[in-house]
Amino acid sequence: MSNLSSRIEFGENICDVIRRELLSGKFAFDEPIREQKLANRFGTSRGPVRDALLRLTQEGVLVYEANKGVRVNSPLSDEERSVVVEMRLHLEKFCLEKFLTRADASDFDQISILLERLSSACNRASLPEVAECDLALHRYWVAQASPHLESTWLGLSVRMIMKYSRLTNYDEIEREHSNIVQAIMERDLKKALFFLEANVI
Amino acid sequence: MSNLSSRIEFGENICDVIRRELLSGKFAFDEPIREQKLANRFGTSRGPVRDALLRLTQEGVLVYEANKGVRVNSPLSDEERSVVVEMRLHLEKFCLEKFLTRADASDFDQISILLERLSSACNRASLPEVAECDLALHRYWVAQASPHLESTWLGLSVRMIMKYSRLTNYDEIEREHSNIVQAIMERDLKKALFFLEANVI
DNA sequence: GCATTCAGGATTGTTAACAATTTCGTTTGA
DNA sequence: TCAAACGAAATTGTTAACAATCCTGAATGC
Repeated sequence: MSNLSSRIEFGENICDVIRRELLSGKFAFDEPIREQKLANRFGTSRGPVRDALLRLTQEGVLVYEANKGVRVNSPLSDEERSVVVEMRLHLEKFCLEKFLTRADASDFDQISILLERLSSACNRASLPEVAECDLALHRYWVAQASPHLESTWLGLSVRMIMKYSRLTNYDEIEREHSNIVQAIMERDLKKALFFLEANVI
Repeated sequence: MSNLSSRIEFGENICDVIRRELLSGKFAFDEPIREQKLANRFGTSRGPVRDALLRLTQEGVLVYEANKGVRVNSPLSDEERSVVVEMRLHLEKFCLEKFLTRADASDFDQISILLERLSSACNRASLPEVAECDLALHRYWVAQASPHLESTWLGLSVRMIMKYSRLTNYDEIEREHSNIVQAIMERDLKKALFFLEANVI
């Protein structure tokens, strides 16, 4: 129970890089995103870039308009965001419960590594890295528990973070995740769900 | 408040055709899907077909493996499906409420047309058409209430239907949707949500 | 007989060129 | 002065060719 595909899938690495930059607020809302520019930057042709942009469009980060390309999507309304938060929580609680019953030693190792990476990013106070490590940690138990629902979860989470990133108090983020991971290690479901609920807001 | 983009977006029409066939069970689980074959069929090159396949991969209908292309995804487990159902319900109830307060006469016209189309498909007892019209009707109020969340909703709904389509008792389907639409026309939120909940299972 | 190796054909991945469309500044006309 | 028409530049959409990878089945060695 442990695989982290490092393969390139339909331009996924390009996709991850762009997503990270979007989450860290590198592009303004409504700012158009040019295929050729990105292709030059990544040293590829426009094909793989288009794949990545299409992925992000499906995730809801970008929005597409025929013959005009993609631009950064407008943020969710408060109402929409709260719906998304509840959906994500429902899904992630299911995954966390499943994960807790199945996780083995190597999973604990992986989680420890991911938590360590998050702490490190918090210490460096680097917003884009914190956002990425935060997602990567949660993503681990989701992917392990239900690969089927991983992309659904990712879409919800990314859209959630985009609205307004609560990612400013780095100490708090570090503590929250430390609590979740500790509860997982103790296989204490109730505690884990409690801390998860406190974190996913 | 009424727009139905008929534009081709990243090969969306190809995408819709393939999705319909997948939902109607034309392809077996795990069956590989060949780009060139589809390109020949649609009279295009492989580019637009790849776009469509990537979309469906993001939706969760297809699953992708590097250098091997896509194949029909395996069905959700019962547990996963019930999580998806609850997420979809949560989202769609939010949209239905919003739609009910904002819908105008032209929206009612559109809904009537879509309901009529569904009834017609039920009478012809054509499974692929029933599935498509069913989705199209629900999709209308979701898209009107929250364009942001339309693709999220679509992914959940498609994945839900794939598991096992309850779409066998055509009379019941027709009645259920007639009830929902009637409640909408009367702007009776409680009744509309009640019938929706009975339908989305 | 059985596993291994090695073509070749089939399929996906990438690229560059071309077609279609949009964008934007300039000209034109009233 | 302003708005419409025009055209060049920029951008997206599509295509066919090529590269890289995977699959299949026959040949090979044990």
